[in-house]
Amino acid sequence: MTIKQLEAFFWAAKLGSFSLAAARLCVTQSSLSKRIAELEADLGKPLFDRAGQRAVITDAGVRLLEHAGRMLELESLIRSDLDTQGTLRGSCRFGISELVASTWFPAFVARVRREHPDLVLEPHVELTSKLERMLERGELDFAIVPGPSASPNLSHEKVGELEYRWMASPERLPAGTVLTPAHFSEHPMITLSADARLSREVERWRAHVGVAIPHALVCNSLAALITLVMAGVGISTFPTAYVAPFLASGRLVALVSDPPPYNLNYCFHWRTDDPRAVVRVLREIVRAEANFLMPSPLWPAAT
Amino acid sequence: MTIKQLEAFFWAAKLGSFSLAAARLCVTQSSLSKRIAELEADLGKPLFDRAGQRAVITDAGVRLLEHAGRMLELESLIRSDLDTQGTLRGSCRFGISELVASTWFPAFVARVRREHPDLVLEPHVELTSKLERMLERGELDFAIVPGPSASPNLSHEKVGELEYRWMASPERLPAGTVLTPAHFSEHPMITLSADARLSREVERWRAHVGVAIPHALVCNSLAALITLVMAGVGISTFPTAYVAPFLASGRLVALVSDPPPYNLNYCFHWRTDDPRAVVRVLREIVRAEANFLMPSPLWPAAT
DNA sequence: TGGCTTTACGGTTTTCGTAATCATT
DNA sequence: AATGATTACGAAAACCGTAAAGCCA
Repeated sequence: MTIKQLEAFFWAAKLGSFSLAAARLCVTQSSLSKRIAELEADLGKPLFDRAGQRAVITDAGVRLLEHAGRMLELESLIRSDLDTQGTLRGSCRFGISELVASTWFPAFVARVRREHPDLVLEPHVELTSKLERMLERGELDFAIVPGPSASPNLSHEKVGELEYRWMASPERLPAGTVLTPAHFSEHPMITLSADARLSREVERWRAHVGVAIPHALVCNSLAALITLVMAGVGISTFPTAYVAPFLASGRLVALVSDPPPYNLNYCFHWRTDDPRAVVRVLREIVRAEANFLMPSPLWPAAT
Repeated sequence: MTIKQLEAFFWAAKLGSFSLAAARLCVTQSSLSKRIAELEADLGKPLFDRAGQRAVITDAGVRLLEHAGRMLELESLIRSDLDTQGTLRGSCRFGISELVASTWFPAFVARVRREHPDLVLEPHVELTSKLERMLERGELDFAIVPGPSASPNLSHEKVGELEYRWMASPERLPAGTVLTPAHFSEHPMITLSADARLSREVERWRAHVGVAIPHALVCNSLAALITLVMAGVGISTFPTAYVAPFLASGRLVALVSDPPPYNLNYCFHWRTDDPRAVVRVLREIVRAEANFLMPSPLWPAAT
């Protein structure tokens, strides 16, 4: 019995698939299959029932699962306890939204590199729904996206809240305009792709207010969205703090609506069944470091 | 990090010596040394300080030790939980006294073989003090000898008590003779080797009574001792239950002394720091199976 | 010198990935 | 067909034991 075997078994069981487990552990299916076969040979009991296409866990497997989890947790604990003063090693895959990527993310990376120089970060910038799917499939260790998520396998912890307001270019509407249903017919709305959390919130707001909003343009890049709005193509909702430089320079103006659009709660999402210390430690860093109330450091303050 | 590495480290730390740990794990010193070196390389911290002749554990090693113990315990738990319905595997080295070996030991072996067919038993029949030393050095997993032991590293649990009486052959002394100091000058005493627990008890009794007892003959075999006493060579102390057939057939007679010699408490001794399930499980079997109140099954009842 | 540990080296075993095969949907 | 898991096999790496060398009492 080796730790690698138990790890292979654990993730195969948790993810319900040998191939997903293999991907998560960065080995081939073949290798993972053999690790589990060897564990079964060692214990003398089958851990999976290979009757169907998907391997389904046996009773013995269920009994082992809990122990295996504690074993991995313990290994993780050993490393975080000893390993160069609690320094993390290995690699960590995680997902962030574009907004997160362009706000506090550099500070997060800097801090992680300082405190855990041997940890390789592998960020994925995608829309919320895709990141949730990847997390479900075990392809990510955690994700920071607007939440909460509905999945029963995922836990979440709020790390920040952003206030959204309708905005437009000053050529299109004067600052402080009180929006009426008529405005929405007149001014095309620009949103993120339909599977972004942001778009879902816009839709909820629309339904609540009862106006019909024609989707003039859909884009999967928040930066592109802001550019389009500043170019006068249409209206959209942005976090006020995020676009503060543009509001200050007058390239964007905030509009007034009743009710105001919505606030998004950014959450740290992780697999509830993930026993590794890296998830816990990075969650604490995110919690301490979370600061969404800043514009992108890429933007010149005076622009 | 592998379980084997942690196991090597654990026993090296507990036994305070690489060579003893290597012997216990049935590998060469070289191999054990490398396992620990690899673990140190993996964790990035030295676990032992090799300045002196003996490797002495570092602070990091002390921190790891507890975790490693829990890891081995967990591995053991997994095996006992899954492995063919709680069946033990591997091998188990233990020590017993000659008396134990010739009384309930066959029943113990039968039961272990029935309940744990894959467990290889390696009994060592030696005198108490040698078995205690072997247990100290980690060369045994447990020992069943008269106790308790004084070592702080060993735990013990009483599993049986035997009543000893002075005995002789009927040719030498009539049954029921009340022993006086004069008898001890007259009749040579035959005892086990000086490092047997039994001999120590005899010595304590002698000091208490205040008689001088010349050691006529020392032997390291209880069976030989009985033979010698029956042959009329001298007197000795035996458990009454053990030699019941000889008392019944009149080949031995019990003598009376004030105070009576002593009772020996047979105990199951094990290393307090041994986290393996095999020790716990076998202890329970011994507790259930312990029956010293029987003569050796090797002796014809009518002899 | 003698006990204890590490290093060097070879031979065996294990492990891994590619690719092919088998089975199920 | 497409997906998911196992088997075959060659290459690379790990592991173990023997033997030699260091190192402190």
